[in-house]
Amino acid sequence: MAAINTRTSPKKESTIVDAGHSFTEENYLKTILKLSEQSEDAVSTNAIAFRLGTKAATVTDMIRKLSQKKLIHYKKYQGVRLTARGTKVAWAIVRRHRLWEVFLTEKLHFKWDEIHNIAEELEHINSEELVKRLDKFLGFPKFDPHGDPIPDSKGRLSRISRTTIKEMQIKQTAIMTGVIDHTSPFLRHLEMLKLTPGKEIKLLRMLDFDGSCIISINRGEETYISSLVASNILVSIRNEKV
Amino acid sequence: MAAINTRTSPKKESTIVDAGHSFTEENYLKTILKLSEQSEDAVSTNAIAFRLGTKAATVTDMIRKLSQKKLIHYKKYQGVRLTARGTKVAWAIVRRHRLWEVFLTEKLHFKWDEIHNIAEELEHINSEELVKRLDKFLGFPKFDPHGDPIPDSKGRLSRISRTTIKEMQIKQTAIMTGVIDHTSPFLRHLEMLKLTPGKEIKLLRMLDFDGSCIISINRGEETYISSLVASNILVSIRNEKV
DNA sequence: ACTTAAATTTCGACTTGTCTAAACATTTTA
DNA sequence: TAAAATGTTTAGACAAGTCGAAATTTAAGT
Repeated sequence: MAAINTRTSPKKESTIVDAGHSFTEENYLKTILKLSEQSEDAVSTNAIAFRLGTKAATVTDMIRKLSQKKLIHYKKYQGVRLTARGTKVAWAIVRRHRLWEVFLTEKLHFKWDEIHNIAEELEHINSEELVKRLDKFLGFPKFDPHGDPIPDSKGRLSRISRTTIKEMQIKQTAIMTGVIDHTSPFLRHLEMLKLTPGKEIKLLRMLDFDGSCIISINRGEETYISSLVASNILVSIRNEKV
Repeated sequence: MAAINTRTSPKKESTIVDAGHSFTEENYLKTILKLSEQSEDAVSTNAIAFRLGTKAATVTDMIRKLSQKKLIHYKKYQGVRLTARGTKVAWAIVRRHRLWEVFLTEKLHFKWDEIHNIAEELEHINSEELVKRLDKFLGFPKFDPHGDPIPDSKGRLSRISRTTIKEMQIKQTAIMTGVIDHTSPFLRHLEMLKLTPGKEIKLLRMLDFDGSCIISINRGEETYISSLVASNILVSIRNEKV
């Protein structure tokens, strides 16, 4: 998978503070942010390489560059952490990504599992104004179609308590707020079950021998889901809006 | 103006026939198409270089590449012409550009003169499906906000007869359908005059000594425009919808 | 602690797109 | 039509991002 396309630049123009990172740099930042969220430790070269489908050698080079730009902290062999600035830039990218995902599903009616790749390209479009207007056009959504929170323009997140169906009590009701597994097969499976963020879920029974669950969606008829599925669906017991 | 950003590829996936040209290649094709429309002759290296803000040497290299890919006809020192395939690809890019321009003005309420640069980035997003759905979402528009026709998915154009205000008869009425000059200062000037595609224009008088015109817009009060302005506004005498 | 295993970095090297300077073609024009 | 001007191509070089192989560092195991 070699790099083939080249853009004509981070334009001269525009944003007050932190624009003008290359497509590739942005992808590294985003990846480091994701990886940082999954554990407290510094992010390893290999982990980044794996996520990006590149090689460790390549990552080392880019890491040095990002470090020079003060977007990450880096000591040889010690892995990396985002700086405050790096964090801000990374969240801005995530914000764009999730806003575009909302656009793709709500306005263009793409299915849940088709939007990620397109949003992956759209997120790099480089215009503060565009994002601001898109946000407004979409009605300032707080969560993306997968239930992940959309940071506001300052990078602040709406945090809601989220547990999985596995943690629910029998007869308890909750609102689905997202998924843990974001892969296409899983999303398609949920699509089929009509199990999407915002739906009301009541846990009717949990079977002892394999942990599978019987639930009712939006007060509808009984639906059977495996233990694995149940443990990958995030819900909020309280009444936060999705 | 050096190349800084690199995309991660024309993905493996998707479109039946002609996808997977680099950002840069697409820009060359689009430029060659534009230049081709302005005259019958083959397009010169220098003309391309000027439009793209690069140097002739650079253009020669890219031209060889495009020629190898059979997107253009090329004989040394003779300039280039698009092949049938190249033409198709180029129109597809123009289509995407103009659809995004409609989106930016109609949905995000960008002003006339702000949209070009953003559309310039959006046009390279690489998904047939996205364009198809965007087109539908926008109601299958036939013209962009500047009045330029949007080719359909087969590359067919809505052609309407277009002349300038200078060609109109006194007391004749016409619909504004577009502009010749697409530069920001001119567009802002028209914005100020409330002179945009779709408006009804009646030519009241044309002054002999400098060719300036007095018109009425949408049956409103008299507006004075210079000869230069008049000659850059396209109108359709017949009743085609814009 | 010492040796092996695993992860990381360095070292060329390649590709895309770019540039400058020099060589070469085509036009113009005198 | 030959000389000058203009336009185009070649050649060599460079930045960005990538890779494989070799060297280096850290971590693990006994």
